[in-house]
Formats: sequence, C-alpha cells, structure tokens
Amino acid sequence: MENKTAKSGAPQTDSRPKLSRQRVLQKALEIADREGIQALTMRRLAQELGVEAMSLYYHFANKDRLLDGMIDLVFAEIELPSKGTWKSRIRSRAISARQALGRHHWALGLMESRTPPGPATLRHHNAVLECFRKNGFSVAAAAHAYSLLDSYIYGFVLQEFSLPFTTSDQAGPVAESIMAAAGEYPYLIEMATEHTLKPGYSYSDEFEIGLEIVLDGLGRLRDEA
Amino acid sequence: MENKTAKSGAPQTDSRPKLSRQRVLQKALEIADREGIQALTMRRLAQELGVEAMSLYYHFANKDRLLDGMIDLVFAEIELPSKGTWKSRIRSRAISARQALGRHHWALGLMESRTPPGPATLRHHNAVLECFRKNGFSVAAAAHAYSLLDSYIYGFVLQEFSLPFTTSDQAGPVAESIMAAAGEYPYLIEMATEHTLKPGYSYSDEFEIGLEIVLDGLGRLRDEA
DNA sequence: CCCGCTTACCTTACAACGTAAGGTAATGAT
DNA sequence: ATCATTACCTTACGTTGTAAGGTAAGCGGG
Repeated sequence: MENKTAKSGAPQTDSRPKLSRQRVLQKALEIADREGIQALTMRRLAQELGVEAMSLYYHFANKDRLLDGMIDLVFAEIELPSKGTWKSRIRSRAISARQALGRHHWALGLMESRTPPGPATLRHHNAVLECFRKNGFSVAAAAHAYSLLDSYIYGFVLQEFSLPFTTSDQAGPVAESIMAAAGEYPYLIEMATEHTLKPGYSYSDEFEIGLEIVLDGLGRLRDEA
Repeated sequence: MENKTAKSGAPQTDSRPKLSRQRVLQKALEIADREGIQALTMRRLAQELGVEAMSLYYHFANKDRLLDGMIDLVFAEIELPSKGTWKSRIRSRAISARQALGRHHWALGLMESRTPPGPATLRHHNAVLECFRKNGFSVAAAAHAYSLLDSYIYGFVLQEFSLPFTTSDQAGPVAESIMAAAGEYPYLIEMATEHTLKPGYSYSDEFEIGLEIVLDGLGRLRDEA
C-alpha cells in the first residue's frame, strides 16, 4: 500500500460522477482510433479517464458490452442526407459510411460476434430503408438493394485496411517481396507495374468507381419490378 | 511436480516429429471453426495436439504468424474453376469464396492488421486476375472489377455472420426486441414482417441475387472500355 | 438527527493468456 | 566418441478480464 497515508487517491469530494456511459465510450473510441483496438484494455481506458479499472464495470456489464456501445457510436456518425434524388442520397450516405468506418477501422473487425444492434444502428437502417421504399423500390427490391450496397461498403473498407498499403508510394517493401517470387504471379505483377504502382494511384479512389456500378445496378433492380 | 516419477510425459520414443506446420494449422482451423477464434489459445491448441504450449513456438514465431498461416489456408480452399465463360468462372469462384469464408467465419475478422499475404493468397489473386485479363478486361477494368467483386463477397459474408439470425425461424428474440421499440422503426418492421420473417426466407439466398447484379456490372465495365 | 439505501468508485485477488529464457533427449554428421 | 541440430518441455513473468466485496457520499424517511 503505497497509496496515500489516509485513504485512497481522490476521495470524491465532488458529488457529480466522474464517469458516464458517453464519456467512457468516447474515450474508448479515442484510444482505439489512436493506438488500435488491441491497445484498448480496461485498465488503460480507466487510467485515461482518471479512475480504476473496476469502476468501468459499474457502467458496463463487461468489455463486450462496451464494444457493442462503441460500434453503435460509429453507426451514429454516419449521416443520412435528406435531399436530392434517391441515387444521390444513397450515394452520399455510402460515402459517409465509408468515412465513418474508415475513421474507426477496428469497427468492422468487431462486427462478427456482436449482440443485438444498438439504437443508432437501428435508426440508421430504418432511414436507409425508408429512402428505398419511398422511391419506387418494392420491399423485396429494397432488401436486395440494401444487402448489395452494404456488402459493398463493408467489404471495400475491409479490403482497404487489410491492404498493406493505400497509395503507390508506400508500396515499397511489399511489392519487392512479391516481385521476389517473380515468374509465379505474372498477372499480379502486371497489375502492380501497370496500375497500382503508378504514381498517383490510390486504392481509395476505387470506392466511388465501384459504387457507381452498384448504384446503376440498384436502379435497374428498381425499374425491373 | 506431479509429473511422473522419472521425467516428463512421453519422452519422445519415436523419432518422427509429432508436430508440423500443417498439422498445427489444421488443428487450429478445427478449433476456431468449432468454438470460435477466441477459444484458440496457444495452450488449448497445444493440448489438443498432445504437446505443451511452448512447443508451438518452434514452428511459429508467435501467435500472429500462426493466424497468418490460418488465413492463407482459408484462401487455399477457394477453388479456381477453369472451365466456362468468364462470367460463369468468376461466379463459381465467388460462390466458392463465400463458402470458404463461411466455413471459417473468423477469417474476415482477422484480415485487418494482417502481414503480407501468403503464397496461396497470392496464387489465388493471380488466377482471378488472369481470368479477367484473358477475357477482354483492360488492366484498369480488371482492377475495378476485382475490387468491386471481392468487396461484395467479403462484405456479404461479414453481414451474414454479424446478423443475429440467418433463417426466418430463428429470428424470434431479436425480432421481439426490435418490435418492442415499435413505432420507432416502421420501415425496419415492414421489412421484417413482409420479407425477412416470412417462412422460407434465408439471408443466404441474397448472395446470388446481389452477385448477378455485380456480374452484370462487370460485363458492362468490360464492354465500355 | 440519525439510519439505512442507493450510487459510484476502489481494493484485492485470481485464473488464463502470450511468450521470454533456458533446459533436455534423441538424432545425424564427423 | 563427440558435437551440433532438431524438436519438444519447464519454469516464470507481466498483462489481461473480471469476481467478490469494501467504502464514502448523498438522500429520504422516521
């Protein structure tokens, strides 16, 4: 016990709580964004909040519930535009979704094995479905559309962050190790030398290209039924 | 030391190694598939292989390298069909990819933060690119096509497994908790009652629907250039 | 005024984790 | 016969999530 002469650290002279669900969640996001999800430990989180680890368990049943809350916060960041054609609205919400998931790229890794979606997530999905349904999509078509669209968004972000590089000028070491096994992968090499390694290339740019193809597909889906 | 009178367990009377990269990786896959990735600990894995935990470190520098190997094994399971039109070949490899990722649905969660791709992964990507390039896709078009296609596949699997249910008859408790917040999410409820909760519905069926839309888009992409 | 309840945080403790450091028995080469 | 290499084991350490229970402050009712 090298912990003060009398009692514990700061005996809570103020009456107001130091912690709150929101404060904890925000700090958790901050740590995960800054140093990766593996750096987010209960002790570390507590420390940055100026409390002890076990205090967090007053606000969250366990770490998984905290992670659930973090995911819901990410979904809350995705904006649902209210103006324009259905296509432009869906497009800008897709771009916003990619940005949000990109800012917190630990989020996708947490999605497997998550419990029931939080309120922000539900509100979000509801709003997107509303956009489809109010613009000529049948219920079935809306289901197909939403599945395709979000699959594309999630998958793209996943690939974007599992890629060892994003822009051509940071591709050095990886490219070399692939080139090392030279003749084995001719088409990979062609792609690298003639496309992805060209100056100015950035995988991020692929997002909107694919998105337009998806949106065209959704339009056709709508007009068929 | 309650560990035998003389020495340790089985003093390795046989000359042949009990362990090998492949044997370890296969058992690791098995455990992760059976009980989830969080059940895959070095001690547990070693135990099921009949050795001690530290023995694994002779074959893998650390746990991350083992996880890398597991991912490469998953990619090795994806078959690359060699017959048919480009569309049918790409389609069946997409279906195969979904199946492989579905059999090992921890794989996607590991993809973030992975080190350079393994040989099976490289061979796989090379083969898919070959299929595009030999069938009228320009280098740029092949890049777009591959990005879109795999984004869709990865994203779909991700959604499929982050969904709390897959078929309509196991949707009970989740549906109820959403219905509880009744008026809040009208379009979510419409979707549920008129589509996803209908008997016979299975989200898995959405995959091929979206896939056809994607494939159509790829065809148009090819023919434009 | 005091007494007990609730709220919000703390202390201690533990089992399980990844793995560093070093040991050892068998095999193969010289 | 010697010695290095291979393949596995023992022990130990620091870190993790969290169970169990403690405590101090504020509040409401008698």
